[in-house]
Amino acid sequence: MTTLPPGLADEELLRLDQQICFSLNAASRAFGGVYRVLLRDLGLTYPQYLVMLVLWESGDLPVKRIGERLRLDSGTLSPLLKRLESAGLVRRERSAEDERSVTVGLTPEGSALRERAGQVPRRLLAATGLPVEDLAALRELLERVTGALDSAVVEPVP
Amino acid sequence: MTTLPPGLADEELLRLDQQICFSLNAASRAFGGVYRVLLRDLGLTYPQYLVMLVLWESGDLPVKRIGERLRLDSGTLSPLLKRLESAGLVRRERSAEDERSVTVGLTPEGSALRERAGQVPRRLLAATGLPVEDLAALRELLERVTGALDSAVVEPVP
DNA sequence: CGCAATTCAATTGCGCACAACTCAGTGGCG
DNA sequence: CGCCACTGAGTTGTGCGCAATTGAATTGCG
Repeated sequence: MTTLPPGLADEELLRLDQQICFSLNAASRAFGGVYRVLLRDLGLTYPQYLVMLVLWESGDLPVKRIGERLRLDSGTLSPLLKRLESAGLVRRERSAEDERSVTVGLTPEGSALRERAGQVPRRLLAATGLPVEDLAALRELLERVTGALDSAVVEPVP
Repeated sequence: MTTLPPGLADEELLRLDQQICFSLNAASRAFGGVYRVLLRDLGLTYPQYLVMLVLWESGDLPVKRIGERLRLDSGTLSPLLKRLESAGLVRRERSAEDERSVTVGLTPEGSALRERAGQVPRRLLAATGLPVEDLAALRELLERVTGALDSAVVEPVP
């Protein structure tokens, strides 16, 4: 249980809350917009790109593992993977050992796309306009806040 | 135009990109999850809460102004405002001076909801588990990166 | 004045996020 | 062995975000 910092007026707290949620929302969508442009000619959306990153790094994976890495459930992944499959980038096969599990793997086209996608990170980092140290600090703050939010026990406002 | 920092291997840049986009995505959804719980009993989603915040602060506003504040277009706001209207929280009326414009205002129920929503910021800040200075730093980084991303000229990867 | 360009809201279509549910396959336990 | 709880993927329904388009109202310019 986290205690609140004393000495700040309610008004200031309210403002900070609004600023945090506004700015996080805005940043998230600004990133999305840049990724959308970067990925346009690759035929990938941003979430699809995240899935491809995981597959490029780790090879064949069951849907379950992909979901764990990206914090996505089957309700999001199932249709997304079907789109990647019909785009010819990905294979999906029932596992032989466990027929409940579906293994996702790259097609040759999916693997080949990695070359072109190699340009993406460099361009994205350049577009942020921040030095690498600041980006590292940002990442560190985001991870801390995410961990805290995930473990926080939150009650609905009555 | 921002130059890339020298002395970092491509591999490290790639990793940082992945870490940044992973962690921003995760943070955004972690916030969303906490807000979802906090707002459940108020009958508001997180974007609806943002709209209500704007109205609570500024009173009646045309759709256009709300969109400017929240960086949302009519494609998002129109259905959202209709849901707030059918929930009885908001009025929508064509402006008399300019018949193209629709002015959005609070109903008595919408205004009354502000009382209960007053608990939200406090609880959210507590759930982040970060001291206020860190949150301010986070906000500052997010705003800088958003500004840079918005003004960046980005070309699709060929 | 009259026509063209612009503005504002709404609508349509697509993809993602999440909750709730279904259904088949698996594994444990009596 | 047979039953039952659990697991993994998929489906459905709701809401958001964005691009593209529509249609009405307004503005500007010749």
